[in-house]
Amino acid sequence: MLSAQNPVECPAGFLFVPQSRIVMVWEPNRLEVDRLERVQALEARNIEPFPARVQRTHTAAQAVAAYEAQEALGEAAAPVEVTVCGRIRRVNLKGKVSFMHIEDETARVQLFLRVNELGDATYDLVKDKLIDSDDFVQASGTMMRTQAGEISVRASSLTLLAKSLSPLPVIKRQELEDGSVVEYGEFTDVEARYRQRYADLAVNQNVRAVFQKRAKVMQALRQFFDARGFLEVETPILQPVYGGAAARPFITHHNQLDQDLYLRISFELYLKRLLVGGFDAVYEIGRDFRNEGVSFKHNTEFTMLEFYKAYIDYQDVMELTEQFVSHTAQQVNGTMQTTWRGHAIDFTPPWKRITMRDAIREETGIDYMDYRKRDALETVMRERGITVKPGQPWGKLVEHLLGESVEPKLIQPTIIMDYPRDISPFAKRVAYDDLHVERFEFYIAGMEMGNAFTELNDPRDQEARFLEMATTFRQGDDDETPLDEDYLRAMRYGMPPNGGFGMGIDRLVMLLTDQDSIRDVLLYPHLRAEQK
RNA sequence: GGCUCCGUAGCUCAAUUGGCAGAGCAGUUGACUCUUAAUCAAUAGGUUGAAGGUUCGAGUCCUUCCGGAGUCACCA
Repeated sequence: MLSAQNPVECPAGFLFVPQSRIVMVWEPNRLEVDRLERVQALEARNIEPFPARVQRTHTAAQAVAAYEAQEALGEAAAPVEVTVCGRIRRVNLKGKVSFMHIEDETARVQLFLRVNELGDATYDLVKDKLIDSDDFVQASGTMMRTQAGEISVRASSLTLLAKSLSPLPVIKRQELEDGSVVEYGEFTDVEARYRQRYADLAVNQNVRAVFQKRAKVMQALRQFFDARGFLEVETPILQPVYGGAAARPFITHHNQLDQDLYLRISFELYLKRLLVGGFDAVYEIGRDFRNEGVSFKHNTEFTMLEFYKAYIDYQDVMELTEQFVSHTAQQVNGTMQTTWRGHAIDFTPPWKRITMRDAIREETGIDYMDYRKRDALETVMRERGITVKPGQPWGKLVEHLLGESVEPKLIQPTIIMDYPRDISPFAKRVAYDDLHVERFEFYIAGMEMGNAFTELNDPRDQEARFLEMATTFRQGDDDETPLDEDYLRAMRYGMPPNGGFGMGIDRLVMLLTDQDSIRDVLLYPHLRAEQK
């Protein structure tokens, strides 16, 4: 409610409150004007359009199930009395008898409205459309089947619960004999759907299903890690020093403390400090923020899963990864197979494992170990027609080579292991040379899904890596990794050997729900400000 | 950020070579006591994303801006 002083009503329907940020710009269209007039008509009949109290006894699904149970018992069973609530999704006025479909989260159920049973006063509300499509209502009555066979509530009372002032897009549904549903009318404009997700959800059942499935993914993940003794923790989103990934951060400011802070780009360094503190296994599911471009697989903020476990290495993490991903698929979809963008994908372990060197060699014929200086590698890459940004370190070139030539072909789950050291400041060196570390990433459907290491726990080497990063990347580079003095202090107390892992959950949800874009698995994807 | 495409009624879409902005659904009025994409009759609805320009005439051509999508760059 507006409480500011001296609001000004402008001619076009604008409301502007001087010295404030309150500007209401709603200009009702003619459909909305109709509904506003009906609110007044309701109030003229002393009917509250937004009452506070509700008496629901059954969800729509429970009401239908109760009637089916009654039918199964035969004639002897007592009639089923219900009070159901929901949004009106279809109205069919037929003179002195009418039908409505109301919908709650569980189901749709039909209301059978007859003037004899409802009474003139209530029936007139329906007939005059004072109770109309998109409104929330409560109906009480006995469950029945119509002559056409549809289970319905024979309403003896009907109460408005909340008036809808703006009509939703109309989508008509036809249930075919085989049980499938055909929809007529659409709400498909992607910008409108993202900006007004509430309307999208209200009319597009399949969109609701995506987010119900997303919640199941979260449940399955927590179930998996909880059952294996991992402690779920929460670490700071606002951080004085960011780190743990190669990404550009958002910067914000604490006024009272006069302190610049970064929104986290990963949880890594805070989680590993907890292993120093004595927790053997921790995980966190939360939001990361990266100040970078967006695409079908990148959103400005996204949901990350990271876990760290003491006394295991990256080989063990590979196994855990195969297990929790396949477990999640099984829990959510009841199968380890899925289809994404027409690709049949099978999460069943074990997955293909191959070193980065072998993967690149198999695909391109290039053995990058023949080119251990960055200039030499850059030259051979350019000869193959791969565009290379100048000034990249050797490891970046290797990674780029993988991304260009191998990554798009990794449709089935594949683990690529042993990454270049100079782009992996938190992973332990391999035993066999000084150019690689015990790190793997796994790929599905041509997308990078997750990243894991045998975590570096030698504070002397960690310090050297921070310094290496500082010389490899110029300050201000996107990949700059700031030295975290407190993290080194923690590590000096002693950190158990451990394996760690991180992945963007949104991409897994994309795969499991067959959605083409990350925006379709985020309720509120990041968009530019809407301008008026 | 570069390039390409898109923006028309509440929703989904038309509009010939630059020549009167249209349809379905929704809406409004009326009829109908078992409908279900209900049906029947009548009817209303537009600053074509915004601002400029070319032209006798612009939804259509040009410029700039806003927003979205795709793609590249960047990036997990």
